[in-house]
Amino acid sequence: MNIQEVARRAAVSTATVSRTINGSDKVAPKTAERVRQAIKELNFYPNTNARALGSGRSRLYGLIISDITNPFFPELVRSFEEIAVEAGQEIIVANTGYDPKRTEMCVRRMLERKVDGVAIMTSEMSDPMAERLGQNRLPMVFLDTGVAGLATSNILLDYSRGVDAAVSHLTGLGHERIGFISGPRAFESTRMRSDAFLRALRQQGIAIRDEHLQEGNNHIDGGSLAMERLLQLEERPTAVLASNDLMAIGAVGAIHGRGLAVPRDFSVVGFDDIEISASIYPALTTIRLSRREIASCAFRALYAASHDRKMEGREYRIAPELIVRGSTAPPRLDCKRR
Amino acid sequence: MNIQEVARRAAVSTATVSRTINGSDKVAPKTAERVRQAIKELNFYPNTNARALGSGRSRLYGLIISDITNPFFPELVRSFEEIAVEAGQEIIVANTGYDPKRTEMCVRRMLERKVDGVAIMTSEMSDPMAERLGQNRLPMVFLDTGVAGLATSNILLDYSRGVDAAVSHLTGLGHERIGFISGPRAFESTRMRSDAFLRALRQQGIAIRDEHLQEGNNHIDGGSLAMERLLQLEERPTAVLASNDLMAIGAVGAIHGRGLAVPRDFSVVGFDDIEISASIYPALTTIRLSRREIASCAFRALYAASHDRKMEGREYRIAPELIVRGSTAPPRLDCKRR
DNA sequence: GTGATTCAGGATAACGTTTTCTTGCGGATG
DNA sequence: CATCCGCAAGAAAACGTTATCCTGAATCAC
Repeated sequence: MNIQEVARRAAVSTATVSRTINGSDKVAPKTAERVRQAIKELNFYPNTNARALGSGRSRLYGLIISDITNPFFPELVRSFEEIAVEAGQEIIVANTGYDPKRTEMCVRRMLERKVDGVAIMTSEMSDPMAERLGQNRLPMVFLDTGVAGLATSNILLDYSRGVDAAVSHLTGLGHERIGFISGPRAFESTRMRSDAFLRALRQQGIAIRDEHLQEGNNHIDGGSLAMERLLQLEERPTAVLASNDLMAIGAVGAIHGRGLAVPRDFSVVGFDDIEISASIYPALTTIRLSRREIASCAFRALYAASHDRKMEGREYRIAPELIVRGSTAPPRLDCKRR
Repeated sequence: MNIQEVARRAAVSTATVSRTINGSDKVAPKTAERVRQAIKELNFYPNTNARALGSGRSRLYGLIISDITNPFFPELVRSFEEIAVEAGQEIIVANTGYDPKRTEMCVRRMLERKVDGVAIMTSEMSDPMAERLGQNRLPMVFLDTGVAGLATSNILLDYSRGVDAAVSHLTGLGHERIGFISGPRAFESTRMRSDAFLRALRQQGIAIRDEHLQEGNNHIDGGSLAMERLLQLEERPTAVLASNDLMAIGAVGAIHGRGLAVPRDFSVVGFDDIEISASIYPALTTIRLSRREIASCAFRALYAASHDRKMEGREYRIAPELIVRGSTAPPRLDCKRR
């Protein structure tokens, strides 16, 4: 079943069938109708590979993430797919598994598939790799890394906005000792979030104590461990900001495991607003990083660049937003006094 | 950059280059080496679309799931991708969003992309749709639904095995009143899990009380609500089995919200063993449904069928396994007595 | 009425591979 | 020495579209 059979049945040339399928205005309404009829009768659907080969456009966007198992990503993937399908494109996602070697393979696969653009939502992309990509004049969009340039755009997360709001919220409640659980120091994203936190404290005139800064591993267990360390301190913080929700959940678990309660004894604030955060008990106060918004920016960037390849990329800025829920409250008085 | 340039540089024909790339044994070692050299020098990578068009094989498997946001799926997707990439294939995943109309579109997209096979891990697939797929002689594998046939296989989950183990575990601890939180009655998977539970109770000689069977929505909040209802009962169960982990987590939240504790006052058992279950507090005892195993079966089924299209599909059986963690313990004595 | 101008639609050459025939050629066989 | 065989490698025909030219008819201006 191919375009020729359709052409024969509709008594037109294959060119006309192709034009009809692609919605060209160079075909008379009644002819188009005849073609559509034939397509329906034969239950024809075009071969994407041939289309891509003929036109040079694959109608495919690549999405590179580190690990779909990280709860930050599923919503991003879903949003991106939804938007793409809406626009008649498809997506192909690849997990790098935080491994540069696999990242290289992912990129290669994208190139081989002749994607129309690729969204790189992970920081394992080394500069030489990014450059190699750039040489292919492939529309790209990075999250929080790289620089905009020819056909490559950039989504910047304004961490400070979110962290400032969170810290204000806590000081507003009366907290004066605020702890921070960071991700692994090696990660770029860790540095950005930590910096934003330190800046916020300084701005609010709160003293920074080194022992209140604990390193986690971006997972629940690391959050628990980091919280345990904070709990053993002589001068414990009364509130804790974790640099992602998973660690915040771990911190809550550690607190409860000690027979203490959130938010009675400690306030906890997360980061990301993964889906589960809204429904656990207590519901997590957190800094939302809208995955839908990220996906939308990424798509717009790729779409624009893939339709005009000599276009300069631009920068998109996304402001996180504080979502206040049940895990924050004023500190206990006896703590406050101490 | 195409195969011709490589051919010219290596002073061979395009056919030989193609053969070399595909590892044919019809090319002399030293010629192959020369070709590989040329490929490396030119930094050549083949065009997948042309390959697919020429050979009729896309090296692409489709994976249809309901919603990547459902924590059951990410691990399945990752495993499937890993296995596929290992074998030189790629995957393209589509979310149906539990919507039959979108499911139809997903199927169509798979057909257009000329996938070598499709794994349908969702139950929104209506029979006529499945039939339309079957007519294309496309290798398929279903999870828990449909029947094996020409080129279509089937993965069956042996719910009873897992549920029996869980119920035995609970009765072994001394529980005599066991509640059950099911998914929405409309779902096929709900029926299967519920039936397995009722069978297990009957087998263990435990009375079944209708009010101990509560319907949830497969999400955390539904689990909480269902648990609330169980807590208001005059004769509360002392243990609860939820038909997925999310609802079990919700149940734990509801129990804690009432000032009670798990497993001191209630034992809770989940189903699926999603990643988070191991690290929350208390860690969830649950019936593991290995996504890795499912992915592996699905891949094997597709791989076999796509390499020999006139092969009859087979049935794969997967036995869930009880993972005992911290959310189960003997019932409180005062409860037991009552 | 003549030439210019649209415009629908046909012919056909790409697109970059794979694959099926062929074709030499060197060596084994009788 | 003639013949056959095996085997590496080349020529060229698919594969199913899209896109670039063309063509011929109809419309229009003058």
